[in-house]
Amino acid sequence: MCGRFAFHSPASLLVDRFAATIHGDAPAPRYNAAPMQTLPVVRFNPETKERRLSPLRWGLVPVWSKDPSGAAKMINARAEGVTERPAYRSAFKKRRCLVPFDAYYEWRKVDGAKIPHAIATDSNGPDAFAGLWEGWKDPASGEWLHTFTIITTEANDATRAIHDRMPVILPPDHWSA
DNA sequence: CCAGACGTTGTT
DNA sequence: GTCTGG
DNA sequence: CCAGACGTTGTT
DNA sequence: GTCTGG
Repeated sequence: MCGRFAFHSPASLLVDRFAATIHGDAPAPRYNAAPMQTLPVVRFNPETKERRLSPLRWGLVPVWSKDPSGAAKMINARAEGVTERPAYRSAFKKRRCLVPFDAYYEWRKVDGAKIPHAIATDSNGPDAFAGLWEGWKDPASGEWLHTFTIITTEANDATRAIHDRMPVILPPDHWSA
């Protein structure tokens, strides 16, 4: 799965590598990004053809939700069901995003103890998780809440020894899709 | 028809 | 909004 | 994912 | 032990 991660590359490197403009303040480095925190993601706006790095809250709230209380359960979306699940399928069609990271954490069980491991990118700079995003309008305030989730899949060779699930990592040639 | 869910992981 | 379970 | 709570009544 | 909040 993916419940914690880090990103600490300088903002200038994010801008170059993702060809994105920064919306709002430059993101601060994070070594322990956690669910329900507001974290930088890259989105493509088909109207303006612009790619932007914007702060969204981790934990997806579908637009039809009565309230945002289910967000913490929606931090990951299984790749196997992302086209079918009511909570994710419309975002999968129209609202994909990139979640920049430098490392992610998985916990390994050893005799009942949980040992955290960091799986880091190689030295080319930040990579990207495959994400989905949504907007939810608070009926009380009229404010829009923007949220995202990280897609997960079966672990690859680098991760399998630690854990059986991991975030989907998109290679750079998929960042424009 | 209406009411209620809509999610993932890990552990037994 | 849309599907599932009753 | 981890950390921390795990409760009710009445009043603003 | 299990749920909630971050």
